[in-house]
Amino acid sequence: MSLIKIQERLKQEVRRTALELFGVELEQVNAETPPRPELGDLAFPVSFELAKLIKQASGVKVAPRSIAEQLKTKLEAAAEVSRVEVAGAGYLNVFFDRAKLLALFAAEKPIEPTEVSPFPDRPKKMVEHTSINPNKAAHIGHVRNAVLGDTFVRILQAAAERVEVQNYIDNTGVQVADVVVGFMHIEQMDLQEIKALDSSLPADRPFAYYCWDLYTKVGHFYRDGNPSGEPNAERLRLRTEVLHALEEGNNPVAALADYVATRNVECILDTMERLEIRYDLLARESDILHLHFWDRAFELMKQAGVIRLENRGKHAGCWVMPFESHTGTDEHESDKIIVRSNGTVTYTGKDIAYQLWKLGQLGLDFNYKPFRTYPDLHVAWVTTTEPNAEILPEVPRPNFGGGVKVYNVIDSRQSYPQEIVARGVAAVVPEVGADASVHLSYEMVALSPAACEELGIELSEEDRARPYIEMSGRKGLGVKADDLIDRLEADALREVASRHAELSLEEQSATAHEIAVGALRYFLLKFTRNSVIAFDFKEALSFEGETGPYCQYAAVRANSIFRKLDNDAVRSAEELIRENSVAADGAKVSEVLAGEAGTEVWSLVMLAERLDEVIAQCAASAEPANLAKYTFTLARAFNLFYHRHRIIAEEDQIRRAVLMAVADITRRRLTAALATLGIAVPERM
RNA sequence: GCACCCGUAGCUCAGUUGGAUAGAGUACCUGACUACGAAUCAGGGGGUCGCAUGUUCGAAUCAUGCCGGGUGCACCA
Repeated sequence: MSLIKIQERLKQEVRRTALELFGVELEQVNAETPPRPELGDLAFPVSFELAKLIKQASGVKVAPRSIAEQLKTKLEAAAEVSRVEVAGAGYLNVFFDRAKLLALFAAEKPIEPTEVSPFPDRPKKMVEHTSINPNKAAHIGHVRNAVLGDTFVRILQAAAERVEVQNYIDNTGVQVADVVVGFMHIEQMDLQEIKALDSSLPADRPFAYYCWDLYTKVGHFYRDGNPSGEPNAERLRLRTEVLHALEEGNNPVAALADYVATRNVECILDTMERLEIRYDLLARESDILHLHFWDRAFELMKQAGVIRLENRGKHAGCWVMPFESHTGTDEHESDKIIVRSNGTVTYTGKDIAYQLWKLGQLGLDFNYKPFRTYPDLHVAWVTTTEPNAEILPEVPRPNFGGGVKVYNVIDSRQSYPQEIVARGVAAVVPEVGADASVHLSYEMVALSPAACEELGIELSEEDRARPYIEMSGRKGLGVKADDLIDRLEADALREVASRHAELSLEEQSATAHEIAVGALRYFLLKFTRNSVIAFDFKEALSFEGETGPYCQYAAVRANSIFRKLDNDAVRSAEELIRENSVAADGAKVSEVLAGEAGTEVWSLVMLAERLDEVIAQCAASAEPANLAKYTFTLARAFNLFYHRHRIIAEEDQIRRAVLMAVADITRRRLTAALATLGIAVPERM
């Protein structure tokens, strides 16, 4: 029996009683945690609402307090409740039977996560994240996207949902084309030479780093070396030529681009693997193109009357999607162009086709082949045009696509095109609707002026006065993910080495890695999605205060208590708690948990047991920051508990057993919360 | 011009969807290690929740209007 179930039962009891005593049907009953633990374990502010509803129904004015008094006796009858108090203007404060619940919670063992499709019968939710243009290394802004997406996936899984993780690979777009222009026309390299260069690069300066620098050179190349100058039309035409070659496929330029894009994808996946971020499917834009997904979507949209061909005005010859809610002005049209007058499709059009496929509404499918096998044998697949590719490997292939709900992790600047995609899909298949497409939007990661200075970037007077400076892949302005992880690992290693000289370098490095991941993931998750992160090295590299390592440290401390206790002591303490909950002398446990000191201990149990509720809320609101904040609060509460109570040295057997049960419940919940954030608990730190 | 987001302690941010005395981290000051590991803990100062009006038992939270900042509104992706 979990806390969430007990709450649910009490809510039902309140509803039933309200109907029985006052003839009022409550739609939902809110339960909240009282501001201070002395006020109880659970509070219902329901009497205020009832007073209002009774007055509306019968015209009779009833004081909230008297309503609360009547509900009180009913709630007190519940087995888990020891007493109920009416407080303030009419709050119902519930106090649980602590000894009974402690035994209940202590007996709950964590569910082992299963690797293969944990919930095969559930409708599938799709999460697309990362989706970095495969023309350069990942920077910290890309990592925010990936960490948010990955953590949301973990939250859905923790909430017993079935999830498919996709990473969209835009291998035929402008950004890839630009790097191809760089290789062909600046470096004057052919495919063989690029391959030779690639294999000659050192591990700490991989191919994606080379492309990062080359990409910025291309920007200068287009403007003849003058960043503020006019673009050179002739050189821009090189980009257009490459783009056309990519769209057609089956030519040397496309082969070169495919190599460049694929190698960048590999580098990006290597980076993400460092942060425990993995994928089920890499969906490539070239395959959407060559398997004619768009042609089918175009037909569907025409049939549904979603788009129309303009024959006059400045959009003559274009297929557009009307957008009534936006009124047009001279500069800004109200209609969104889906097919250009030259017959090519815009990004939004392609995205609608892809979205329809994700929801199983396109009637076409990709072909697939394995791309990468992770150490745990999980396989990331990639789409392909080759029809027989999927029968080649012996690995059983999952069925991709066909989700009931699609979450797209994309930054907030794209909320307008995302809205169009959702509406387009809803117009083609009204029974699916716009609610099936969720734009999981988040604000960008920018650089603090101090961070720019540290990177050696010159700032204008104007920029220096701004709170933050936007990163730009085009200008090469940003913090590369691998560089930051390297620094975090180096810092952590120094600390670990000074604390645990007895460990081998291998063990020290492994621990430092887990700490680095904890620091970075927590740093990116502690901000809510719609808050801009002004990246600051000092903050990001900190291991103290509200950080991942702080949370990890609390769990490590908890584990170290149990490492020092022998198994028999643990087992007999568990026995003691269990027996006390049923035997008449359960009073002893209650005694330990009573009074001011007992309430302080008990409040930690209540906080730990709220994890399920927090996970459910995060899944519903798609806001991982809530879980991060909760995890920190739990770690902080445990550190306080740890400081105040000496468990091993405790001489009173009952008291010791209670403290052990509380510590055990907390460490299990804390470990589970951290795992859901993608943060491991090191052996020592 | 239109749409969306933001404004809370010196700084960086939370605030359980309208609930009880608005909270953390950081910075600053002071104290606690012969240790279940101090990457920790305790105490202190620090607030007109941008401004105004309204809605009601009750507003940082909802509505309207201002002020200030950001983003988007391409035959780019």
